[in-house]
Amino acid sequence: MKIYNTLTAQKEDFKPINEGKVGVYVCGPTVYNYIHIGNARPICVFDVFRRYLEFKGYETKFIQNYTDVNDKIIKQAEKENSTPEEIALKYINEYEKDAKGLNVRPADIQPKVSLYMNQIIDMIKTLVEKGFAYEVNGDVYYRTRKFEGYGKLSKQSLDDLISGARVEVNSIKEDPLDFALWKSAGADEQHWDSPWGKGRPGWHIECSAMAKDCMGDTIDIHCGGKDLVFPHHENEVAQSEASTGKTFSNYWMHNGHINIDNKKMSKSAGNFFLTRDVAEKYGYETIRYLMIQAHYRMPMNYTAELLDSCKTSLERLYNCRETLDRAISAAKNGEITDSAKETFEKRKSQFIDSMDDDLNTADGLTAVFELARELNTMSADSTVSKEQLEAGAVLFDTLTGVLGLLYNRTEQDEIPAEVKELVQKRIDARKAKDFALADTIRDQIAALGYSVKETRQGMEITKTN
RNA sequence: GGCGCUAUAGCCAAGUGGUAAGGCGUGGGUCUGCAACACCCUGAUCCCCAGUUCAAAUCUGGGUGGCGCCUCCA
Repeated sequence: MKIYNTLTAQKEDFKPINEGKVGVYVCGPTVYNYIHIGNARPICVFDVFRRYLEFKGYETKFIQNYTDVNDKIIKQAEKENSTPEEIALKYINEYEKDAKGLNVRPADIQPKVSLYMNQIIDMIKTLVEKGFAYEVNGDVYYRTRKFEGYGKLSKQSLDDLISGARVEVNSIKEDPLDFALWKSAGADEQHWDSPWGKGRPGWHIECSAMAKDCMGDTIDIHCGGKDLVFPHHENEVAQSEASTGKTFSNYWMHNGHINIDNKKMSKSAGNFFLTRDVAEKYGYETIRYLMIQAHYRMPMNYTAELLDSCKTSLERLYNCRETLDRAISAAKNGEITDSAKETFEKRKSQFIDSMDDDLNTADGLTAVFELARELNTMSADSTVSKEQLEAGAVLFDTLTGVLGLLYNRTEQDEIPAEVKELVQKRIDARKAKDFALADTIRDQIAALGYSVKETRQGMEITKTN
């Protein structure tokens, strides 16, 4: 599999540290608010990545942290008249609801900054001892000039960074580019004890400390949004590599942004849509589909029209799968034709080729849609055997499963008895050619939140969102 | 100013030098009591200009437009 590595700025063959195993660290949310759909992108995309790695036979270890100690959380606590701890808990909880709605599997380990203070402090101590950090008035700063590779991830030299930097006000730092590892805090604020007095960890050290604790000195792949490349990930590299003397992460994957009116969506800019609000209108799965229909590194402009088309596309896949189920129950036993075997094999390898190419989900979907068309044709052909349809269904489920789609199929036993009765009445009415009554019943069913379609194999009932 | 990304049909979006996948939408048809689903047909001189090549959406150079990072941010 090829992965575009931000560090080398090219696609590279992926080689894990340990044969057959992959460790991935994804920067998780700072929990001070509900997530917006820009936040949802990496969550969905890297979940697909995880599923695909497992499909390829890798044993995966996924780490996604919660940043539950942060100035924004403290601010939000004031706003909600609460405590930072309660705010963090609340939004972790809300995050998990959204993630579940998006069919994102929880990471294997979800470390919280608040529980990693010892490791954070230890790493800062190491950096101070090695001369990569210094203390000033209870703050500790990282000495960027001391770390030779500084800028290697974001491809910027220190001097370039300085020329673009904003003017520093009352700097107590040795260099404008030095960044905080520890910041002193008053006794009345949220704080932890440290060798440098009461305070809180800086913005970047937490990920270095948690990644090391969960994964060891070197991790296979580190993921996150493009905007984290600088300074967050650059600083993580500096901290981790200076303290351990080893490569921090072999591969770096960064997803592109979601724009509104071609401008980056962000909480601070205020031009964002909350995931749950979009989900209420289009369904969570449509959001997941949205993330998959483009390559993860490309920027994406969010529009209502786009969401509409995603929802319709997704329905096409659902229709295919449901038609297939009915065809299977109506089909006779028999052989799988050679041409069908070939078709399935072709679509499978087409899918794999796409996904192997830096997780090209947009191209991977092509294989799924072409398979869908072929399966639709098979479903409509009464000479096609049950075995063949079942083989097609297995493949279809495998591919859509890797993408994490079609997780909301209507189970027949979920359908209320009331609806089932109405459906039977409609069937009777149609038999009696009482179409006016049949249509009335269809409206009644719709009012209950279900839709019925006549098909070759019988009546199909689905839940409307 | 520095670093980087990007430009493909009405919209979304792949594309590894050999004359443009897929989805949505549009229009037409088949099926159907109607509708829906499905199936078939329907659409692109690939931002511009040069160059390399037998051959360029794809490589090179130069433009133009859009975006991001350089400050917390997925």
